[in-house]
Amino acid sequence: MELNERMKTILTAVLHRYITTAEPVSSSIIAKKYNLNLSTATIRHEMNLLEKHDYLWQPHTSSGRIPTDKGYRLYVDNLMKKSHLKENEKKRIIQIYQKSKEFEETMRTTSQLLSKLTNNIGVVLGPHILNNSIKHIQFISVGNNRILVVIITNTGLVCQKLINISGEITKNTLNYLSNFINSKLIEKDIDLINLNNILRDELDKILSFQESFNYIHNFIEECFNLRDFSDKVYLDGRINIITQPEFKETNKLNYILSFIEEENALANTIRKYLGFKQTKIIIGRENKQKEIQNCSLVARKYTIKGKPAGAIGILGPTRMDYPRMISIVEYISDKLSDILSEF
Amino acid sequence: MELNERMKTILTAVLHRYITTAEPVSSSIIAKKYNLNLSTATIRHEMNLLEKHDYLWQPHTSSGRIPTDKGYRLYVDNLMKKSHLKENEKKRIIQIYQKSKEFEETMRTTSQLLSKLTNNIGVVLGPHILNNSIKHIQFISVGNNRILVVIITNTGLVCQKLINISGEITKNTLNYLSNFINSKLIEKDIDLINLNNILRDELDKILSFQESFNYIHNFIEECFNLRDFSDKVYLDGRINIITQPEFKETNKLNYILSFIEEENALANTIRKYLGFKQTKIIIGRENKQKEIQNCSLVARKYTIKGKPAGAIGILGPTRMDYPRMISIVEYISDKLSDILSEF
DNA sequence: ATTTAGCACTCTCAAGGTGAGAGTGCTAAA
DNA sequence: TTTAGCACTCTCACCTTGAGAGTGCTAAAT
Repeated sequence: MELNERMKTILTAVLHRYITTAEPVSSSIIAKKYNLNLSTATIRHEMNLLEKHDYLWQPHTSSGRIPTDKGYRLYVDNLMKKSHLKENEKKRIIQIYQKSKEFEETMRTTSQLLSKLTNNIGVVLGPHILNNSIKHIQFISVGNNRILVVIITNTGLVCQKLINISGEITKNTLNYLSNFINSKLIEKDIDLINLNNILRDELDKILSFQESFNYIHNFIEECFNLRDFSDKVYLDGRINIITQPEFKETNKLNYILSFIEEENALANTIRKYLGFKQTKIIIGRENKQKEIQNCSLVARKYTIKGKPAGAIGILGPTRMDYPRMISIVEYISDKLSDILSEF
Repeated sequence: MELNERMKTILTAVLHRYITTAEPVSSSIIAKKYNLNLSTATIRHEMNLLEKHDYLWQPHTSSGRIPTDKGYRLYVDNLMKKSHLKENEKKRIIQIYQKSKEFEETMRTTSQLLSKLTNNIGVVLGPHILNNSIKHIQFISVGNNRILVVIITNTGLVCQKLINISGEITKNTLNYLSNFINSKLIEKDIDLINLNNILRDELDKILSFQESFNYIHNFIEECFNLRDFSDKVYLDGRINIITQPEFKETNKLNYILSFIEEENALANTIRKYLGFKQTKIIIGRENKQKEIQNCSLVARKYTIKGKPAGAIGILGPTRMDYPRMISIVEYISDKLSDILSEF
C-alpha cells in the first residue's frame, strides 16, 4: 500500500525526532515541533495507521512511537533528503589526511576519521593485493623448509606469506628466482595475475639448468595462491557503541562487542559490498549477522586509479543520522580513492 | 608493623574468598568456610585491625570486607602459594601453538591464548627489530622522492618504513645499495646496530663513484633511525572486561575501554617491563595510568635465543586469581620464547 | 590475657504502594 | 474529515517497610 503525502510527512517527522532524541515520539511532540497544522488527535490517528502498516511500533500501549526497520528503509530510500558536508568540514578532512604520508598511516587515519566524525565504529578494508601492481618480490628462507614470501606493491602495501615446501630450495635458486621475477617487474605495471601468467610461460625455459622442476613449480604455484593474501582491516571507535543509549543493557552490548572484537567479522560483512557502485546501507535485521541486527551499516567501496580496491564503512545503532552518515562515508571514500591513486 | 600469623591467615582467607566471589567477605563466611577454629567475633576483631592497617576496607559500615591494593600487594608478595598449570593444560597450549606455523600467526595465537585462559585482556608486544638479526633489506621507490624500506628479520618479522628524501636517488643506486647491504647479510647474523656500523665504515669507499654523498648518507642515516620502527601489538579479549562484575557501571567501563581502544597505550605500559627478569605484577593504583587503576597487570618478557625480545601480559580487574594468572603468563612466555627461538 | 556470646546498631536491598505524568484510542461534535 | 474531550494504560520516580547481613562493643568465660 502506498502511503499518502501526509503520512509520509508524519513518518519523516517521527524518524527525524527519534534519530535526534533516541526517545519514543509522541503525537504532541510532532504537533509542537513540526508545523504540520494538525491536531495531536489527527497525528495519533495517522500514527496508528502507520503502526498497522509496520512502519512504527510502540514499546508499550501508552508510549510514543519508534520506527521499525521497515520505517527506516522507507526513510532511507524515499523520504530523507541527501545531506552534504560543509566546506570547512571537508577542509578539515583534507588537512588531516595531509598529515599522513604513508600507506598504513593513511588507512589508520581513514578509520579514525570515520569513527570520530560519525561517532560510530569506523572500519576500513585494506586494498587486496589483487588490485595493486607489484613492485618487488622477495623470497627469504627461514629454515625448516619454510620460505617467507614478501611482496611489495606500488601503493606501498607490503604482503607476506609463509610457504612450506616439500623439499629443499637452495639460497642461490631463491635469489635466482627473486631476481628473475623482479627483472620482469621493473619494466611496467604488472599485477599478480599477469605476473603469474608470465611466469608460467617463461619459467620452464629459465629453469632448465636448475634443480628439480616440481619443487619450484609447486612453490611458485603456492606463492600466487591468492586466497592466502588476506587484506588488512583497520577498526576504530569500538567505544562509541557503548555510549549509545540503546545499548545500555550490557547483554545487548556484549553481543555486539563480541562480534566486533574479531576484526575479520566486520571486514567480511563489508567485503561483500566491494562490487557495488553505490553506497550500501544495511538496516537492522536486513543484516544476516544476528549480533548486529540492532545496528545499521553504511558501506562503500573505494578505488585506486578507477579500479575498485577496497571498502570502508561505519557501523552504528539503527537509529543513526543516515543523511549525514552517508555523506561522510561518501566523501571519505572519494578522498581515500584520490590519495591512494596518487601513491 | 608486621602482621602476626593469624592475621595473615585471615587476610589470605579474605583475599581468596573475595577473588572467587567478587563480594564483600564477612566474618561468618570466613568462620564457616575456612577452618580456623575461631569465632566470628574474633575474626571480626582481627579484620578490624587489618582494616586499621589498610589491608582491608568496607564499602559501608555493616558490610563485609574487601582487600585494598595494599592487601593485594602483601598477598602477591608474601601470602599466596605459587600455582602450576596442570599437565593437560600445558599439553593443550602446546597443541594450539603447533597449529600456527608463521610468525604473525604465532603472535596472534599468543594473545588469544592469554585472553582465553585468563578470561582477561591478553596483550603481546611483538619483538622489536633491534632484537632480531637482519635477513634482507629492500628499498623501493614509491614516487615523489619517497622510498619504502622493508626489512625482513630471521624470525620472519617484516618491518617497513617510508622515508622522504630531499633529492633524487636513482633506481640503480637503490638497487646497488640493496645489493651491497644484502651481500653483507648473507654471511652471518647481523643485527641492525651492527649493520649500521659496518655501513658507516664501508659506504664511503663503495659510493665514491656514485652520485652525491649527502643524499645517500642522509637516507641511510634515516633508514636506521630505530625509533621509527614500531613493534607490533597484538590485543585480544577486550570483551572479557565487560563481563566482570566490578565494571557493571558503564562509566568505569568506558574509562577502561577508552584506554584499551588504543593498542599502543597498553603496549607502552608493558614495554617498560621488557628489561625485568621476573614476572612483573602491577596492582591497581600502583599503575600510573589512571584509566586502569581498578585493574592489575601481569607482564613478563619473552626471549629469542636467550636475548630479551618482547613482552606479554594480561590486564584484568584487581580482583584476579594471581597465582593462576602468573602461572599462565609465565608458561606462555616460556613457550613463546622457545617457538620464536626455533624460527 | 584471650576468646567469645550476646546485643544494639547500621546499612542494604528487594518488595510493595502511590501518584504524577505522558501518552494513547475512541467517540461525539464541529 | 478533523478535533476536543475523556477514560484508560503504562511508566517512573519516590517512599516506606521489614528482613537480613554484618558490624563493634562489652562483659563474661576460659
